[in-house]
Amino acid sequence: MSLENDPCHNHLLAALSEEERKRVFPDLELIEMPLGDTLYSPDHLIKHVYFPTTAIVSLLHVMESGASAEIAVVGKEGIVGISLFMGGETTSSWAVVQSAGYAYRLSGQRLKNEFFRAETLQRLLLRYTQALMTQMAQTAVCNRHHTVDQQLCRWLLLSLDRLPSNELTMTQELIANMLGVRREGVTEAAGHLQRDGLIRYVRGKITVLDRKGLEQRVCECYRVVKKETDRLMGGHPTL
Amino acid sequence: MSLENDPCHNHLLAALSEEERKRVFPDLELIEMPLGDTLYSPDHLIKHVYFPTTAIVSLLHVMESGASAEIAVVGKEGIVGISLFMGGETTSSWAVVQSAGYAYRLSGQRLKNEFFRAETLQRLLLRYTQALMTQMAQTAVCNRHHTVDQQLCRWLLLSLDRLPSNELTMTQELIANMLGVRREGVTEAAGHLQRDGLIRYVRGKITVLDRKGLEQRVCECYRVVKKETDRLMGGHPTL
DNA sequence: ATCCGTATGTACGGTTTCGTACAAATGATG
DNA sequence: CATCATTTGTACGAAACCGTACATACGGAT
Repeated sequence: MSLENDPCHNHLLAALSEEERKRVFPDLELIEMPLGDTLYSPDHLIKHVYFPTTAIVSLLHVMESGASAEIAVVGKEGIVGISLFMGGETTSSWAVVQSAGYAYRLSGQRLKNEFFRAETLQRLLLRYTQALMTQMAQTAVCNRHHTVDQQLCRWLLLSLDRLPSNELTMTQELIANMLGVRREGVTEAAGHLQRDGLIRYVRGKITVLDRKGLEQRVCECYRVVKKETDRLMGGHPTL
Repeated sequence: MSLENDPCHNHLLAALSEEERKRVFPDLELIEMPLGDTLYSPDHLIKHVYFPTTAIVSLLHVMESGASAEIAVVGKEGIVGISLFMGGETTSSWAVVQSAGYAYRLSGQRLKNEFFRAETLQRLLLRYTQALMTQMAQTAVCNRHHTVDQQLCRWLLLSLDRLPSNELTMTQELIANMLGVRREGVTEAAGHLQRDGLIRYVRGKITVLDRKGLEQRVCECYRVVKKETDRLMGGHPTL
């Protein structure tokens, strides 16, 4: 995976025009992203944006009590650091590497220069931002109305869509932090999925055995986000 | 209120440059917005954007089951229909008038033309969009971690910030739809607030008696959104 | 092979919210 | 004033989730 790295493994970079690639690609830096790395945190000025290829990044909010909740997830279909071109420069959320891997990094200034040329990149980034908003909105709805079992299915599928294999390195404790529930709640939900043969997990490794089964059990939230993302991000399959 | 209407009652319109106003204001239409009016719904092409002055609009998601949840609220500080300039043209949410009033309407094409001139309006709209994302993210977190009591406080304050008076026309049933909880849950929570002298309500009219009291009881979510909105929308107080 | 830190499993009472049912109060209408 | 639809109040068991405590299981290190 790390052997054959190519900016085009990120779907946004892959969709740029020839001229934009000529301008942008030379300035991209390949960055290794270890699990748990913090790309940015509230009130910290963002200096770079990240285009993940194999890594997955969680955007999460942490409350005064220490409780947390994931509000969106970004993988090879997206970009981390949208507040740079949106104009805020910082956000009230954290960006944390949820699954180790690689990303291409670009300086914030370079990105802004490209963005305000108003060519393909701008159109892509704005549409991607709308897709991200759909994900956040659906997360809010899911938090309100669905069970931990359903949310775990959703979370697994969202991760799976951004990974090359059907195996993810993730403890139940970490999943609990993402979903904003107790670790025991995840143990129980995961137990149900394992009992029914949909997944298998051993000490921080989860293997998805029956993706179709997960899709049957997941709440509508997953489908809504996927459908809208596909629509917004155009003909090319985004995930 | 309807006697002295002026586009500048909307904060985004008020913040435009002199030249932009000259171009845009002649094309604004003052629109009366009755309670419950639907401005757009999923998969319906959006033809106009709305700049509320006295009206308040809820962005809400409705699930297959019919259950709903508000994901953000837009008043005189914002604009309804951002998917127009974001590029999606439609959204997966509804925009419903939560509090009757007025808004200025602009054709989608006119807005897009202005947006892509990349002047003040673009900067404003992008930053506003980021503020909206903060609101959505915080709604997700609040749905996960806070009680109905706290969420009702948040909702009341968000509404209050967008209204001219301390009285809102709203049944508990409708609030329940917004918060995505049972009507009885709102009855109970509102009962607590009334018992403690923070509000008074009679059949669809809620009067806020003690705003400070609400602010003391509300969860951090309200403050986070307000602070971030103020930061993003610049020196001028946005609410 | 044993030890030890980490990860997962299980259990129990408490709280919040849900679903449902029905009663009471309000305000508009005739 | 009487009627009626709407809004609000109350009650009760069920379900989901929480907080806590503790047991078990795995896997790397000595």
